[in-house]
Amino acid sequence: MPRPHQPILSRELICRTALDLMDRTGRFTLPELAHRLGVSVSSIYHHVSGRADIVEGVRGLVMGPPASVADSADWADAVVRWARTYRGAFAAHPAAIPALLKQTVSEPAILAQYDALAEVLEKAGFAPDAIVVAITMLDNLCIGAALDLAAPSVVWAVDDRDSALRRALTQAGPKLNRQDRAFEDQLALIVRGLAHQLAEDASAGTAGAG
Amino acid sequence: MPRPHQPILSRELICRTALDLMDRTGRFTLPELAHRLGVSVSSIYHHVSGRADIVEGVRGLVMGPPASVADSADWADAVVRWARTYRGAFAAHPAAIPALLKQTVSEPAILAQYDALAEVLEKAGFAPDAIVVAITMLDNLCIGAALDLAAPSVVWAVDDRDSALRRALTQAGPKLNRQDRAFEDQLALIVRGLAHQLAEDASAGTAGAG
DNA sequence: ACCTGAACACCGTTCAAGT
DNA sequence: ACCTGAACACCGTTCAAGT
Repeated sequence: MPRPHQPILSRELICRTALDLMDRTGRFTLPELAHRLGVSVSSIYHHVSGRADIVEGVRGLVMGPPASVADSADWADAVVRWARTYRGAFAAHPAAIPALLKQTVSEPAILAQYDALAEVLEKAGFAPDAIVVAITMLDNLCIGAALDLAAPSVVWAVDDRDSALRRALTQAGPKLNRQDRAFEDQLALIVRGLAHQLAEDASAGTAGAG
Repeated sequence: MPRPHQPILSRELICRTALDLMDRTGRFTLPELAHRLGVSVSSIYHHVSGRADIVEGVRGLVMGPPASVADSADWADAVVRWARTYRGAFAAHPAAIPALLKQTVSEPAILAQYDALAEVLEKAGFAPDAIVVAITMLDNLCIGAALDLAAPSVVWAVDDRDSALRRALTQAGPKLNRQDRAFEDQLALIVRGLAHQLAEDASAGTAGAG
């Protein structure tokens, strides 16, 4: 049995393996992780402060490099790109979503993404209230859509009883991608609503100032 | 030590106590639950098939009596009431949300609520595709908003670094209820979008038929 | 029928011991 | 510095035993 002078483990390797495990099996435990790494469970604790720390590392891998939202042509484009990137990151690893959602974010890179979006909206002329509400809406949208990808509501599992929902499902176009369409439609509605509000605020601001 | 001939436990009592435990402490384990009921852990298994079954019972308590959506004046009213009821049920027990979300729904009463909504939309003249997408959007909205209530994104915890997000938060009106506003605004956008689509489908249908 | 204690197979974390 | 085995305090579930 070789005793390497080079360390076998690293935070990077541990988190990558954990993500891989979740992608394959939908879950991960430290014993499984250790087994997969060919190492004892306690070894892991030399590179990582515990399970929560691994999940945080996985979040960094999943959310990946920040969306470059600042260089968008206009704010609407930035909003759409931000939301698609956010949801797309989750969509690539649906099995990891539950673990990520039940734990508080501490990744600075991700907070920075929210900041970048806020900055775009600020520059576009949105009022502070509108910015806060808009980002909440977009956040909710992406998380709701991500959860739908992770574990679609049973409602969508067609069963045998007759019902309006079943009728709608069976009669829906065969090419309807329910999850993508709901996400894109809702995103479009939000953008339209924001544009409307911006125009309204601008005219109200002009009226108040003039 | 009295040995009652009347059973001490019941599924009802177990689930109620579990919900109460979650409301107070944010979690529940079988040992805690047994302790709170003044009973041994194994006793619980005489009334309930396991932990998942308890969570399902809690879901029934949280979602409570179905929203009477069928007797609404119009479809828009029904949609708004459905969504508010759904989110309101979660909002009353935010600590229970994580447990409910990570487990598949098997409560027939809740599936019936989705059905009722589908029926309202069907009668209003929405196409099957539109119904499926609309219910997905509303489901995502309520779950996203519920998660926001359960564990607001850290983004909203104002920290000390300067950022556009922090500026928006500190400059936002003091009476802004971020979570309620985002939910209501988004709901209004969805209803408006649906109304728009209904009008569009109707005119297209007329044109095609005539 | 209902409650119990003991046992089982897990889990995350710690820590003294090895090299 | 890094890896290990053993121990700890938990968890959900089962089951033979009591009344």
